[in-house]
Amino acid sequence: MADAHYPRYARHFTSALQVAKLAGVSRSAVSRAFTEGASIAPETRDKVMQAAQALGYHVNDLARGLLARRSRLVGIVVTKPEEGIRAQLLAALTARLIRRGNVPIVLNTGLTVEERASAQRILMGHMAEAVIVLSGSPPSSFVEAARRNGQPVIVLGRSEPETDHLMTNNAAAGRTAAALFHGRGFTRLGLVSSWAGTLSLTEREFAFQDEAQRRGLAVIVGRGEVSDYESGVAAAKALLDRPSPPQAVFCVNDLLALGLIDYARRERRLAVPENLSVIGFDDIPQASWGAYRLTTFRQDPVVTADQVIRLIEWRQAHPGLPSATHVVEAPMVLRETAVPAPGFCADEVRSDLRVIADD
Amino acid sequence: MADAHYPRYARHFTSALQVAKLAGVSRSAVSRAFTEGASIAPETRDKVMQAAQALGYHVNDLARGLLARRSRLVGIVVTKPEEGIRAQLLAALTARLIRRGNVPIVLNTGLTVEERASAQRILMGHMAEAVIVLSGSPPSSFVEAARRNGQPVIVLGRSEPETDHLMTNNAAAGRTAAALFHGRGFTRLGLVSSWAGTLSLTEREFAFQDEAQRRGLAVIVGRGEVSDYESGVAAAKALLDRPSPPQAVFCVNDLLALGLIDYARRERRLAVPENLSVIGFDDIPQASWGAYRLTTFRQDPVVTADQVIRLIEWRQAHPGLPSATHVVEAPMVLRETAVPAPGFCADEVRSDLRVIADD
DNA sequence: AGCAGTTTTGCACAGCTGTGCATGAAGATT
DNA sequence: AATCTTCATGCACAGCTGTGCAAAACTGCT
Repeated sequence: MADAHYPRYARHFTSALQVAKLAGVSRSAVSRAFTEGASIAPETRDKVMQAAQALGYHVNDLARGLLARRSRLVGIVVTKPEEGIRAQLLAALTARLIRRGNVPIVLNTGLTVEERASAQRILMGHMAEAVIVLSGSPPSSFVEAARRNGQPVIVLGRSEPETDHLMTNNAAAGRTAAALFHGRGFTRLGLVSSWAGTLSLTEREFAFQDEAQRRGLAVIVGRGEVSDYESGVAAAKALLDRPSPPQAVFCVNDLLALGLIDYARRERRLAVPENLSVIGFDDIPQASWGAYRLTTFRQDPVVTADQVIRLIEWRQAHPGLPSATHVVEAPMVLRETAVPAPGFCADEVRSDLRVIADD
Repeated sequence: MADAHYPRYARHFTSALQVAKLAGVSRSAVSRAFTEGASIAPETRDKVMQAAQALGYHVNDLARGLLARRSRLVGIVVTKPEEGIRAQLLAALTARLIRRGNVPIVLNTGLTVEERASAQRILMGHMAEAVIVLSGSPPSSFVEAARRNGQPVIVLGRSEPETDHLMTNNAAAGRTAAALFHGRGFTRLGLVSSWAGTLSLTEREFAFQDEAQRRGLAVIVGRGEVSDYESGVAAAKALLDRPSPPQAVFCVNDLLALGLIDYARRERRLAVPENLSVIGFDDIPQASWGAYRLTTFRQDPVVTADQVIRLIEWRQAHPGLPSATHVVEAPMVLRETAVPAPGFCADEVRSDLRVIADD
């Protein structure tokens, strides 16, 4: 060997057979040495462990999973995982899955059918034990195939047929926002949403509009292309550059709200909340930053992740039952961009809505 | 371990044998039907595909990988993946890996030795083809074991012995920041960093201090516990609540800078940049938001991800070569929180530093 | 029909592990 | 000392795939 100075990268993973040969035992003994509670003499186990240590051996979980029919892999399908609440959700889910002994596969795909289909093939091919869809809709062929192979499919914030869902109580939030504005005496309300009509966003939008109408309030709608910060800026432009702009705006998520606030302050010289009240949704970290102090509704990523795990376990235990929907409450977080009038009581909207005073 | 409580599969994945039986062919024919360019009659392939469709069959990539000794899995070890530039990096890496035909495993671990060791076991056990360490240091045992098994280990922003690194040109950025402040005539500079002395942060810190000293400028240092927004607020408190606060502050990353700005504006009623100039590092999305318009140094996640892939491919092709380091430039992004004096020329600091005028 | 050449197919093995079963050895009991 | 227990060990099989090799089937031609 000429390359004595720098250790070479090996070409193959070391297998149990090599360990067995070095330790002078059978391959079964190696397997048993690495199996909790297997019948093996302590000194044999020591010999095996020593040989394994010397060769850098690790049990091949792929082969183990192949045998046990438990790959321990869990797929997470997500688009733009760096953005807004999805970053929080992804972090919470991966942390939770690892603690549970699972191995999270993150499939960062676009929204096209081809990319979705490709994600499907990967998850099927790797025998993923469950699939969590954070954004976008899984193709129906995917759902069908997953069901046939016993893979639970958990969809967040959507309502696909034949899958288990996790939804947030969007309607309660939308109604509470409208009620808060009404209690303040605002008559010209604004609503910022996106053209991409995700169910979650639509629910918030619809509930807000409905409650406003019920209370006899006008609502002006501004839409961004998607639901990120730049869309918030664009929607703000459409909303605030008109003759009689709204006094208070509900944005269907925080990123839109932050874009709106920045446009209002920077381009329109509007003070928030003195000249414009704003409410968002999600409670992403930036919402609590000093520049914003945004009143919003908290979607707790840890709670959501826990619920997802519960849904997966429930589905694995009961493969035959019809699809279920869990609903997570989103309590209001009161900060400075919108403060209720003294007499405001959230109970008039929905009794179980908690209100959190931040800080 | 906790394996005992883990629910088992309710159903079996359909295997090639079942498809073969239904199609009335041998199992090999099924395998060939799914292998590009294999010798099989078109009508046989059709029969197989039809049966596969009917049963919802997908090739088991675990078994395939076991045979080919190529799992296609790539591990990404990261702490707090939802925060700052890491969210961007993670998104870029997963997208890039998937496009390349790899399957990214995201190991969201804490920084304790046990969690790191657990991540190591998972990646070893799943025969990951490469390991990308985004944050924290891999235990040396991990690096050694990975090499022995032929897994390239790519570390970002650290310098671990015997591993391949990807570094940003931190020194150039630190020096440019000091030069920009000097050109403005500031004499009392500030530096915000964290107690956790990551190499990247330390390099920026050291270069800034060094260049400031070379130019005869005083530097006051404020530190947060870690390097997030709250730490920026805490460091700002320590820095600005003193008798003669600094006129211009370089923060070793954007989150710290944004925390500092919000504290300065909100608690100290300081205008930025009129009363306080600020420069950050990373160019996270929030840095360009209207509330901040932060001057910073761009760490392009896509470029970084591409370089990581190149390093992996290079290492796989040349297992014997000594460890390598790639350096990515971080061009300055000029926004409003710090603008250079008219005569300022970045070339005096480092010739290849590009300056980007944002918007 | 008979033969050569080509294509297709099935067998068997490799890749790596966990585990039931039978065997052998060691220890315990009478 | 002989028998019974207990325990550790190795064999062989299962789990699912890709592929070399030889046999079979098919095509074309005389």
